Amino acid sequence: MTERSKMDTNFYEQVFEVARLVPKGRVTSYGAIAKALGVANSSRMVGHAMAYAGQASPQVPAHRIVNGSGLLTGRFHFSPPTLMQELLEKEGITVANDKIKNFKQVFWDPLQEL
DNA sequence: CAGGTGACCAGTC
DNA sequence: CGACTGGCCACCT
Repeated sequence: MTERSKMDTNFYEQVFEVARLVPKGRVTSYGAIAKALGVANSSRMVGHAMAYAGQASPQVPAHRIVNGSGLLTGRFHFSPPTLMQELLEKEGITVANDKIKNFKQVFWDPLQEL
């Protein structure tokens, strides 16, 4: 036994954990998280994991996760789809045209912290 | 079991 | 800068 149950959701948990580590007023990208987990070439899996963030517990600040260009690609997965931008602006992040302003300034790299 | 899809990324034209 | 291609791998039908 032992190493039988140690995958699947575990990967998502890892993503959620990193996402929760993102400080307020900061954002990170899927690729950065993927790279931090050692799966830089599987950035898509991070995105899928974020889709599950809504059912995760504690809740994951998925609004702090954007694509590598600072674009709010996953805004339509929120309710309402404008919630993502609202939350970001509420944390002090400026968003314009579904894109984060000063992205490099608010960008938080997990590799830098971990 | 196979095919299509996708909250992505990087490279090329 | 916009559009297209290839790669990556889990989830859904």
